[in-house]
Amino acid sequence: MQLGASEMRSAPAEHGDAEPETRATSADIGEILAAYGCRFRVRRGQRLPARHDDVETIYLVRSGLVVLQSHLTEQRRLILGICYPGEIISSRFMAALPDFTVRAARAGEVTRLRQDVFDTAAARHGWLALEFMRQMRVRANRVEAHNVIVSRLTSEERVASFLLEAGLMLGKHLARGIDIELPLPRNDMADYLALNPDTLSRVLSRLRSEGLITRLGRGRAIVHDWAALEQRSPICAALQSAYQR
Amino acid sequence: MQLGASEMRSAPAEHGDAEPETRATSADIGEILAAYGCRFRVRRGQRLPARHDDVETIYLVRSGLVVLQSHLTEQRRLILGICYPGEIISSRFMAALPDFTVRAARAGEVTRLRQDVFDTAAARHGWLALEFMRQMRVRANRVEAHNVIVSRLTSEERVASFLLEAGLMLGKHLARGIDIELPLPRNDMADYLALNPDTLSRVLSRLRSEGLITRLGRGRAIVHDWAALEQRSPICAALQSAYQR
DNA sequence: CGTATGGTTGACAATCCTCAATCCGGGTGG
DNA sequence: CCACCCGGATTGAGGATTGTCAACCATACG
Repeated sequence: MQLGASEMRSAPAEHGDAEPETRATSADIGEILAAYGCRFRVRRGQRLPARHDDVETIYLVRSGLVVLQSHLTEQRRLILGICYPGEIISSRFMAALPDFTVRAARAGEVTRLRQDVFDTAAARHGWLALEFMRQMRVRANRVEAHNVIVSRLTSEERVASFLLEAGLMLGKHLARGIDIELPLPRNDMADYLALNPDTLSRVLSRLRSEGLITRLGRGRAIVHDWAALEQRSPICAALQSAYQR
Repeated sequence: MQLGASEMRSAPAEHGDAEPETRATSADIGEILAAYGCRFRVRRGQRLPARHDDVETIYLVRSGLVVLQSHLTEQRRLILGICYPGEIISSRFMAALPDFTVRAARAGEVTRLRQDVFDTAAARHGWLALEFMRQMRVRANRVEAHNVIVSRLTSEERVASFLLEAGLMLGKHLARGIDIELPLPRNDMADYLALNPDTLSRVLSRLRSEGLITRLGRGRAIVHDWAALEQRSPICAALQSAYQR
């Protein structure tokens, strides 16, 4: 599905509205932004251009899961971040990396709007600007934590950190432990952690043989000993503050 | 020099001032912020607490050079970023990493102010908020580029990228090439690039033996072939857009 | 001129990556 | 319901890159 520029609506006409400046939760930010952009479904694997028609662009993830990726060379791909529902992606805050794209890791819905249209809206609704700032701050924290993960942690520490991240965002408490629907398939997970897929597999096997986790099929894991997992990540505290629902 | 909380002034009294909302350059942002915080000199190596008295804090680098660092363990230190004169550091945009501190890499001057005081000022002066946002955007771009450097580039590509960064920010054109006053000593450079100091030394020696660079004493390098250096960094474009004077 | 700090270089070790063979899980069709 | 098949996942052996340690050297500073 290729969406043309015409679908990038501009801001609604400014009929003398004095909308109350109430503090909105991220629950309704979607409703507001939907009025300024266009909302559409994405298939798993679908790519969304970071800058649509060469215009600074914002995506809001409504549902599903979206990743930011870049191809350095034919061999080297990397995943820079994972965006969960309710989160905003702004091309302005992205570096000019080679072949940078936004890709849906799971089917879902997104809202796309032009950054300049958003800016206009944010100038009128102060809380929108604040919410945008808050989200960029959270993302900055995550990118920084991720920086530490991929630069200085051992393979096992990286995997532990990833499981903590995923558990904090997606985990469900069960009697047996914390059930995590893994956000990424193996290859993506490896590119996210700057590890070889084989190495990742080995580490997961080791954690499994130590009884820390159990894997259920391809895309699920159960963490039996959350505290032990926390022990294995030197930046556990940073993850807890940067990843919370 | 330990500065007490009393030196963190609050905002100036609000005498009915209607300061013109002119677009200010980063040259005068220092003058404005100085009115809200306190300005002081820092020695080389001096540490500034990221959160002063447990209050969200902003630093403005007036001169010198400042780095953001974290000690993961006794053995593993890492440098997350380098801040050049005119730049703002906000603890809000920093992850809760173990032993995170702001450290002066070169003697200079900084202005410190409370984030809440800044926020009040920014609410009154729109351009201040915009300038803050712009700086956080630039930093986000740099952190993302740095992410790629330390996660996926080879040691030689990392060093080339670092020389590009430093050259773009600090380089002086000479007849023989581009003269760079290296912002960091060897150990810091290594921790910034997530390399072992010995490995870094080896790479620099190789670049020197290939005639790409010459080293002048400890802290200076001359890049003879800038184009060749660009060729060695897969993210040259991202660096050029994220690092410009 | 001597000391201290920081930089260089070599030999060796550890980690992680590469490649290839094998295995498993979840669809599909009989 | 079961056999089959395909893509993804696992695991082993070997190799490349980087880290570790130690000795030596250079530079800066008193």
